[in-house]
Amino acid sequence: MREHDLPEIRALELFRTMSEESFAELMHAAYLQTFPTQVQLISEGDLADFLFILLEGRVELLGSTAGRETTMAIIKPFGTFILAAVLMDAIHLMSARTTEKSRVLMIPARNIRDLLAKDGDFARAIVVELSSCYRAVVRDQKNLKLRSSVERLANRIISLHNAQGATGTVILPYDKKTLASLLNMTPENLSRAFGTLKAYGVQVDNERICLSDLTGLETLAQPNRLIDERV
Amino acid sequence: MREHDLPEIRALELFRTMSEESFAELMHAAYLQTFPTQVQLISEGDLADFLFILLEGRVELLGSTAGRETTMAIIKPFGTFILAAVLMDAIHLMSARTTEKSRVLMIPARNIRDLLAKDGDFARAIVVELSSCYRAVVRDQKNLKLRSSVERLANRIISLHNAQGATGTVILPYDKKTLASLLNMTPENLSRAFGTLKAYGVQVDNERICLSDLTGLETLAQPNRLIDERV
DNA sequence: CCGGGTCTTTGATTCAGATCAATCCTTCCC
DNA sequence: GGGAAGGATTGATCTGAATCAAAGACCCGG
Repeated sequence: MREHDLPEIRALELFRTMSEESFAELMHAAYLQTFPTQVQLISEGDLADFLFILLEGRVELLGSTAGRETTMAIIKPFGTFILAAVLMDAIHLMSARTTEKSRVLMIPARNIRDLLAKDGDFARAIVVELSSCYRAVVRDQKNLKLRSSVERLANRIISLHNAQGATGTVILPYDKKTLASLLNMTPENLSRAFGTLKAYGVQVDNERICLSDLTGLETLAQPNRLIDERV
Repeated sequence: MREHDLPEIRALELFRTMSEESFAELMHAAYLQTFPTQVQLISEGDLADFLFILLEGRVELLGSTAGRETTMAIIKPFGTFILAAVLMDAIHLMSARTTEKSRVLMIPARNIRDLLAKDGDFARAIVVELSSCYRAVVRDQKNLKLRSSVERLANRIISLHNAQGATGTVILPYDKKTLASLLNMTPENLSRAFGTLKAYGVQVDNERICLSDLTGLETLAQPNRLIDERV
């Protein structure tokens, strides 16, 4: 553990409310690791040995079956991942892989569960974290079941636009292949969906997107706070 | 509260570990209600006022946007629903509607949150409940993103078959319209999917399904414990 | 600077699933 | 019993998206 990161970790929702001692204990047990890009951190089906907290970089969560694979989510700093599996002492439902050089804090599952058992405040913090993870997946599911792929793309652009300060320009935070998989479409189809959105003032230049008709885009997308509102 | 139901409620994962007093307090605040079929219990967008526990009957959770609607889940006794919204003091992401005459225990959200704040064991019980809800949605999402509609149907039949004792016969626990929406397909397409499965020994007679070639069906479905294993 | 790899785009074609339409069937209510 | 209403099935057609194929664009290592 580098001392340097401690304040940021301590400030996380999950750790903010716990006692100094408990926090020190967890950090003492934790490993700080730096991984190159494209490293498989977790394989679905394995037991959850560590809780992961991403300090720097980017991590992709993947699901697969029968030889197919899909991107389930992208984790940014300072997100935690696979908390539920750790708590349940269960098997990972998703794999995780770095998509950039990443710095990751790994806390042994054992320590998390021990602390959960004895620290009520920690349990409450976990409740909050889990609730928002749950609600995020529910939103995602609604997005998937209720919208066409062009609508999903349009709404994703609007969300990113808002998250980036609504300046009229959006920078895609991941490559198009990954975006396609997140939105459950093929890269080819994503390309065509961008083509469709040209008519709604969406100009694409590599990872830079310019929006010149936000109203039109929103009319098409019909953003819904029960789906798109970032938490 | 009818005394009669208390033991069953007390036995629920969520309440098993809490103190007698806390439990008594919750039950004292709770309302027991019987609703006819097709009653809207919750509307998405509303604030979460109550935690719901289904004692008898069946409840459908629905998501909607832009005039479209989809079935997100079916709750059976003794399931809880919309726990996450209650805990976060947030807005419902899903609506709920009875699909049969149902008996429902309603606990004021206020009481749940108060108890969460003071009872560490309750917090831990909630952690377990939330974790499994979360993992259930993740499984669902993988199912949706990684499989075709025929595969989803085939796997659903296999799951139900296992859950019902693997006797070679499955009884559909909901009507086909609902099943279609759960599996994210139209009723017409569900009908055709059943047609496709005839070649794999699936005989449909109203809600009764007979399986005569389980091996063949499984070869098609490729069931995966990380998606289909019921918790 | 070259060559190979990956990512992206574009075009042609196919396919899964939706939609539209008609019929049949059950249920249920007068 | 009869008829209305909703559910399920079946057929014809349409469409959104996947697949197949090929060509550019970009990056990276030698």
